[in-house]
Amino acid sequence: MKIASVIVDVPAKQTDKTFDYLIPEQWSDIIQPGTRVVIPFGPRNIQGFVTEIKSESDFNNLKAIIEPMDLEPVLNHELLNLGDWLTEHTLCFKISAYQVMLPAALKAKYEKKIKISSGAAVNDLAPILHPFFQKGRTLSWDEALQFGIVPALKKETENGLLEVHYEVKERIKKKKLKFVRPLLSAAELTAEIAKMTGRQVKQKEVLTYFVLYHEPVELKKLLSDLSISASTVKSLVEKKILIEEDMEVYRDPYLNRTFERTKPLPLSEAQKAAISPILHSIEKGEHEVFLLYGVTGSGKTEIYLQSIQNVIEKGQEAIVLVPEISLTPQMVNRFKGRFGDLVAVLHSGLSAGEKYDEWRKIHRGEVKVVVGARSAIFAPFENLGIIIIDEEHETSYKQEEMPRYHARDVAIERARNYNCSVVLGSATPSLESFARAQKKVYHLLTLPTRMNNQALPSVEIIDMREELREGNRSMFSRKLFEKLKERIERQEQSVLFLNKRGHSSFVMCRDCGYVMNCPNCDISLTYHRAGGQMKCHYCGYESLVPKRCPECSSEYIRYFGTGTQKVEDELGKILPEARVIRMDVDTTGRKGSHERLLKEFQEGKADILLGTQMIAKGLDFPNITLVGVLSADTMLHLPDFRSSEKTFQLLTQVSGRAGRHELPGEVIIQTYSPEHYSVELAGTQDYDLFYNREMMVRKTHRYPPFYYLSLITVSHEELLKAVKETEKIVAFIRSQLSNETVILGPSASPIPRINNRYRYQCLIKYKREPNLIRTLKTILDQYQKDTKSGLQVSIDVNPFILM
DNA sequence: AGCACGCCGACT
DNA sequence: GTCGGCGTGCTC
Repeated sequence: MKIASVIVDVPAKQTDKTFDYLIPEQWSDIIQPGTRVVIPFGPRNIQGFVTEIKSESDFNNLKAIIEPMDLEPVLNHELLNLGDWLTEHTLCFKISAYQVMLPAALKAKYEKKIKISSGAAVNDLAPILHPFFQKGRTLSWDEALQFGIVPALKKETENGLLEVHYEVKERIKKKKLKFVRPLLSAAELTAEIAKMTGRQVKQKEVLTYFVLYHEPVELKKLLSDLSISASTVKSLVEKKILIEEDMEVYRDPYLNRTFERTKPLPLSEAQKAAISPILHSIEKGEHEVFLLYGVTGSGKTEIYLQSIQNVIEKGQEAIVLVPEISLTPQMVNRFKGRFGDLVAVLHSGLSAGEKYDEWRKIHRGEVKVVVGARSAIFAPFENLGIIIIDEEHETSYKQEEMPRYHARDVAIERARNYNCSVVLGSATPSLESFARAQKKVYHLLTLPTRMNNQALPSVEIIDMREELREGNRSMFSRKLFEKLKERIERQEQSVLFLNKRGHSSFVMCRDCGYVMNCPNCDISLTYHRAGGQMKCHYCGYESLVPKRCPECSSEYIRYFGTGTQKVEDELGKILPEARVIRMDVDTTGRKGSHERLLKEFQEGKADILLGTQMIAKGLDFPNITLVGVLSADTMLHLPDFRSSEKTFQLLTQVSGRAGRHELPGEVIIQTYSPEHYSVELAGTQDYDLFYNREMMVRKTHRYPPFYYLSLITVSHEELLKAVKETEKIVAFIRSQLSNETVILGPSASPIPRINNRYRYQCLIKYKREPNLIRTLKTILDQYQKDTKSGLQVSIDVNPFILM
């Protein structure tokens, strides 16, 4: 009998290896590497992934696989190997690596149930258990706990009257619809019609229908189209003329939408020059990484589309990654418009079932292109021809939970496996990518000008300290106010952008400035409008907003939204005639409201669009001629070495929203630190200069791209333990790594306490450290093995945020 | 992660 | 003497 190596669904150090199982003869054709299986593991049944089929095992008494969960493997050979790569590079468990590659719907659900043994009767049981097992009922373990009857159950289990069953269930069912199709040929149907009596009018009608359309039809549709009842169909089914069948259908989120088909647009000279090396590498089937550096509005998307066109014509597939927030209908339209049904879309707005169905389209090879957010990088294609990452610099490509992967790294790894190219596109490339392009590791392609040579908007930086000195205490500079007024008179549109740290709101006392903090974590609570509650994002603590400030008893305690509410109020005072649409977490909470608000703005139902980060992306409306950034520097002073880079990218991004069409655009940036180079250079839209300046800073402070980083976070309930243990780790790492490597710590984490656990960290900066992964693994092994110390150690290789 | 096995304190 | 606390170690 064949043997399968299985990775079991238990994310723990001790089980992070394969377990061997016998493959029952009846499943031997189906069970292959990549198939999910149900296996007995200890006393229970759980899910596992087959990684290998072999004929021998080092173990003697192998158990057998209970059953496969798939008819086709869900992971192909390449993805199984990619799992190994992920495990190695992010130091995660194998099972976590496989799970992250699949839609959540494929994660198993476990149920523990108590059933009466065959041959035993309800009356044999202890009397208190009688009500729970009447009429063959089963009892779930949760219910057993609730009713406090576990000891009684245990006793009867030992007596052999009850049995414990461990069930592994699918999370989502495939959606099925009833279809009807003819069993006979058209000619035979005609003969049947002739045989029928005059009374069988409806049946004749149905058969006539099938003579004309000899195809399966959804039962519901047939009934309503011919306005007949189910009994008519039923009698034809009984006569074996028709047959009813269940057919799998997809939950298609874009089902009732039509996409205007587009044709490839003629390319500008610059675009031609940029696309030609990409097409060349597609043709040759070479692995290369391109950095497509093109200012906003320079036509990057058309380059993506035409590259993909070539890939499809070659019979290959394409993955396009887009940041979640810019995965707007506008973006989807462009791809669906060009490639129609060959496109699958994966983003967080879809339900688990919809995501699963989109995934299945890819898995079955029914689509050739997937457009999606970060996790779409794992799309189960078998013949990838290109991977495109738009807005390559976006931080959302880094996953902040285990496995902490960066989609860019995964993309390059997958592309290497398929010998295909990666295109990284950005108007403000990450320093890492641009540095690699400079070093010729990546192939740099530039689109220096906007389409049709549209001028970049003129940007003016306003020093808000100056405004204050001259007596203007409002949040609008006089200049911005003037310009806004002007736009309203000219019936043009403006976008106001509030650059707030974080996307959330907090609760603050307006008298003493006291901010409501989580009692368990050193972080402010987030205000949720629903129920007027404050919640902690890290530990889940909840409480109502107090009526009075706990510090000074003032009643002026109120929530500070993203600040947009306040801006809207003030706008109402100074420009009462302006129609404003506000977009923030509060107004876009519900599904689809994001889209709706943008549509209203596009239709000219408002003069001003006011919002946070989320409006910085993808907005491309012809009538926007003014962009105002209310506070450019709120992000600048965060304790993060990337804060300058982020500020520059964001300001440049927002500025690009203005004047993308015929009307020229203007940008006003208000700031308290106009002399800071990231603000100043965003003003002149000078990426190259910014790059040089920032590279010098990174070099002196030994940050990426000059050094790689790894971050170890240690947490414990006692502050002292956390510090001490971090100290130990620091010492150990020092002893293992080279002298050129910088090891910082122990230092308190930027969030020093989460869920009553103190957090200390150690930051490693290194250039070349072949021993690093091994050293980090040793540390993890140590702490994952012993769970009693109460210490938790987590490691982020190449962290994005140092938290 | 679960779960069983096992070795010590407070109860019928 | 037994029930049950959770410490320890295993799951092919």
